[in-house]
Amino acid sequence: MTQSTQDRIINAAIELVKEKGFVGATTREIAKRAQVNEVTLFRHFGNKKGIIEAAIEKLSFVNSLSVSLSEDVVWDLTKDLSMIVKIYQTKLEEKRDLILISFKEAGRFPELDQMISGLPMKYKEMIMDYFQTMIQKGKVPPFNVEIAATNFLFLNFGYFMLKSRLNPLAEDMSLDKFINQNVAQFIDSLQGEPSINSD
Amino acid sequence: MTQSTQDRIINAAIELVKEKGFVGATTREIAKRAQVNEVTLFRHFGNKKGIIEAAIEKLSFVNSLSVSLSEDVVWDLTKDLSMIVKIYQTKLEEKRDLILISFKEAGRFPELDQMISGLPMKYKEMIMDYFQTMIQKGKVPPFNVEIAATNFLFLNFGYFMLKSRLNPLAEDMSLDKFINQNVAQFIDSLQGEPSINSD
DNA sequence: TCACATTGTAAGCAAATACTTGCATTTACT
DNA sequence: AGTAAATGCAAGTATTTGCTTACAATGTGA
Repeated sequence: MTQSTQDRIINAAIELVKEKGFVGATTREIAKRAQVNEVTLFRHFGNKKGIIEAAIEKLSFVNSLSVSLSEDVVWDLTKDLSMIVKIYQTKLEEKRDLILISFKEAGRFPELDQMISGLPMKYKEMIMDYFQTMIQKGKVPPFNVEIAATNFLFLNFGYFMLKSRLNPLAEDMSLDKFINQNVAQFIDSLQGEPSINSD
Repeated sequence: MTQSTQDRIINAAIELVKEKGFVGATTREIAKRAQVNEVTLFRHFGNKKGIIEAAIEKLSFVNSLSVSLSEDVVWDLTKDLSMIVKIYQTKLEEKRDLILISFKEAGRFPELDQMISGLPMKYKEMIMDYFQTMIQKGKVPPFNVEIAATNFLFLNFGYFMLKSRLNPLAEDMSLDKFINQNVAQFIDSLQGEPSINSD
């Protein structure tokens, strides 16, 4: 199925802004990449900024990043955290372009900044809630849930960032490997069990 | 002591490129912020790109990021890792502007890209060496050093990135707190001991 | 077929930008 | 004092950029 004119423009704009920054991405080049005449951009979105703002609105409403905790949780540390990481990282991946743009253009799109900067906090709070409940259920020995949730957040965010920006390292940074190795080690540390095998 | 003309120009350029990107930072504004006539930029650095390239060369030679492992290591897990994190994060902080620029302007300054992208790998390898030796010395039970080093890297990098870019969260993200809480929890997980206290 | 919406074409404009040139002024050093 | 280097000043140029206007071509649904 063919993309609408608006969608082609939005996608081309996102690509170019990601590559060259907002100022570096010219309307002529956006139009060329979208295979559209330059005036069409302005007819649809008013001005250059309007294109990116439309992209932000579109991508932020399509899928919010709140992981549905109540459903799908089976109160098994490994199963649950693996699932949560998978969902979270997948959704981050979908939003990767916008996240990278928000890093590049910090301050230019306040709405985007707000949206992006809220993500880690929400994630941390959700994880804290989950840990708290697991402790109450007696599934894990008690621990400081805030510190653990912060570490879990750093782990996830560090993985995402290094994977997104430092491709040389990314050769063997698949999501599955991350979950089965790195997340697994973190999980072990919460259970007070001996660490992962040495081979 | 007063800065030299070159230094004022370089610092102003770094500030502005960090704020507005390379294309968005105009030579007029750089000159104004450096309290220097615009022509002086070109007389010293040839063209706009030359300013940033000079900044890269200057800041990358002043202090390389290789942590001196052989010295200062006392083969105590907590003391050593705390020291390493402190040194590493402090040096990252010194280079923060360049790191953020390399994120903003990925591809524009290959030399910078190369320098930045090499940091995590070096860090990981150094940590792996340290873990390996600690195991050989019998100071810690054996574990998979690669996974542990990767997690340690993610922890450090995630902390740095979230602290650098998401200020709202940064209120209570001091380096000391990070070391005493988050790094401490990681250390505990390697020693096979019960996790941190719940209060 | 007719009306209307969408897109293309051509031309251009006002502003900004990187960079240059020629010359005056200041600063530093002997 | 005098010389040379560093910096300022004024003016300008060629190009690019965001955006506009006027009009023709194409498609689409009644």
